[in-house]
Amino acid sequence: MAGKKTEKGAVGVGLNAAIVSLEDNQPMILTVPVSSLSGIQASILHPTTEALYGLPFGRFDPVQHRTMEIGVRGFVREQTGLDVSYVEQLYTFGDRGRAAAAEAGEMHVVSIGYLALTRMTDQHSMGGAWRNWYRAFPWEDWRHGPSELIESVIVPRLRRWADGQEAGLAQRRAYDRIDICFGVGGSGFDEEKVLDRYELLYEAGVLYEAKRDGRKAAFLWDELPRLGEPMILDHRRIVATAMSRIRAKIKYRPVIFDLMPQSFTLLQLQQSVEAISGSLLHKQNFRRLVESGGLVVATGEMSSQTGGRPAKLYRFRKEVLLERRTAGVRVRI
Amino acid sequence: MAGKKTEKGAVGVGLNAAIVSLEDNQPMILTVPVSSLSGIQASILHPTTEALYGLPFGRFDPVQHRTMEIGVRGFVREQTGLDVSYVEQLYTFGDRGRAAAAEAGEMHVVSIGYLALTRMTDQHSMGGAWRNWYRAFPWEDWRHGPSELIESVIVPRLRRWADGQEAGLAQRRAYDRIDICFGVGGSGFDEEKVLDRYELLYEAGVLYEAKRDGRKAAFLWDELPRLGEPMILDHRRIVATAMSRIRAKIKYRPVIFDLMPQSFTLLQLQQSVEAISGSLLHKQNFRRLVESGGLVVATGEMSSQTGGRPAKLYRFRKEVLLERRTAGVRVRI
DNA sequence: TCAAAAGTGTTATCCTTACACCCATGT
DNA sequence: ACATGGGTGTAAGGATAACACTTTTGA
Repeated sequence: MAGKKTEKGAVGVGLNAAIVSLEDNQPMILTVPVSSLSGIQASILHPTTEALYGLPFGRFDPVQHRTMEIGVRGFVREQTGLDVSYVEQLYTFGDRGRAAAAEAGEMHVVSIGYLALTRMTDQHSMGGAWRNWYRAFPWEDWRHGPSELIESVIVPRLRRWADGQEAGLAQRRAYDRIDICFGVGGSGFDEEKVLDRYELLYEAGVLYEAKRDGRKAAFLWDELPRLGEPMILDHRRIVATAMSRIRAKIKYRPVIFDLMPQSFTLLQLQQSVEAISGSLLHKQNFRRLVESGGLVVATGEMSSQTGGRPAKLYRFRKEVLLERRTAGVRVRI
Repeated sequence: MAGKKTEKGAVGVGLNAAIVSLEDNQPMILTVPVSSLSGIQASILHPTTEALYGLPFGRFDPVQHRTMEIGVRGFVREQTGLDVSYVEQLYTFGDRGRAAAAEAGEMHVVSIGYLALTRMTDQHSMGGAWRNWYRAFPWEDWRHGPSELIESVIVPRLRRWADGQEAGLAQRRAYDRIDICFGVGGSGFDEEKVLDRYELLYEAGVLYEAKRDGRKAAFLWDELPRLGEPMILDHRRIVATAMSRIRAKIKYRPVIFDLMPQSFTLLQLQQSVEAISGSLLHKQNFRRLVESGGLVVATGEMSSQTGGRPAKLYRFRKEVLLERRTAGVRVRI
């Protein structure tokens, strides 16, 4: 294949992985500093004074890897030394900015985003740094009550953007969209809408990425503090997609156990779910549903490292996968 | 970009669309006969005496189309003359057979699958033919009771395959998988598992595509009738993905209305949902849920073409999109 | 003794499901 | 009259959410 002429309209394919883990009840994402990214990815960046981060990136080489999933596991291992226990395709991103990269002389245009899960053990992530995903998405953490940031900064800015829309239907729709995305008017905050919120913020021009991509803003940029830490290219969008997917999936598939140690207490399990979903759960009902749902079994051992009464240790009951149509942590918030 | 050297490991990107519509309460998919597919797609086919069909295919050209979705709408219009009302990315397929195509001298390796919905109006689909999707997936139609085919043909063949697995855990797992996928042991048939069923059938080597790809079968191929009409490459897998997605989505997003005419009776709406989901719904509860859910409003007109008492005509109430977190036809089977 | 976390029991409420039944039209 | 589909009422059962309370440890 090498050395052949590229056909007109041909594009290249890259792989990006959002690798998620848990550490001290915080959801972590593996990032690589920009300097370690080669070619295209760095060249697109606008000059900036602070460090920017991106997701691990690899090429899909169909000769070397039989499937794309194997390709993902391969480049993740090569670049970070990590063995991920769960891999799932998220979405293929081909818009905005990427075509510009192609014109700049690089062929890589579409990027297939993957979600990967791994346990935080002693395996070192050489060539990468774990970062709390709420640093990029501070408005997604509702574990300490309704987000202050949404009320005091985000909604006012978005309303300003909505006011700038054409009066009438467009404006009404913009207002409704703000309400639905951020649960303003009694509709309640839906923790799964991470991507919708990101896209609204981007379209409204209130994110760094929007400025970088040359979008018009509803206000003077330098007046205002940043909303969350930005990432290169559309990587923050990929992380938003990963968050939406895992927050939804946790409810009907037992993916949370790919982030847990072999044995754990029910509180640890609850806090892990809370870290991912960004909201607090009702303790008693959580325990009841998890136990009665047959998701876990007691190992017979106890943990006395709890700070209170010793807790029973549990492990995941793999058999549920064979028994139930849906098996997840089906707990409302 | 044209004329540049291809880098080592570079791959090409194609777009495939599963275009869905409804005609006489049958779910239809737009197919193109193999002869109208150029180059690679036809070259992979093994010789066969009967006609094979594929999905419409296009290249993604980032210079011409700002986003991939626009690219999909564009090539669908060019090739078929259809304007689709809804487009959604399904999955990016990069495995099995596609790498072989690359070695055969063609660059196209990954294919981004899209689901598109359109109303069946008088717009002609030049260069394509509508085919009932149950011709490719006869076991997915449960509208006339539990599928005969599953009981009499599929499960026995799959059991034969399972018997050929290594005795012990692998065999037990194979049996469990058959039960879950096809709802054998009391677990009930889950109409959303279209893709799981397809993949099980493929892995077990009982589909034409498996034979074509050179997989070992659990029996002599030519003894047995085919299971559904095959398609080229992995297009039947793409259709399975589309069916899974739309069957799931219909329950929490009002996508069914992209397949309905402007106004319709509640029975027409119910029959449309039944066509997609492949199963019958409870009439009274369907009506109640749809009406009380605010999904539709009466237009004030009546239809007397019903064969019985004239029915009220309804239309979709677009405002639900702004009001509710989930708005779909949430009806159990 | 108190703080912290582990556990158990109970009740009100809503949603789903199922069944029973009446209404209006064409043939 | 009756077949066909339209349309309404209601009750049983299960899942969910909320509250109150007891138990066991370490400091």
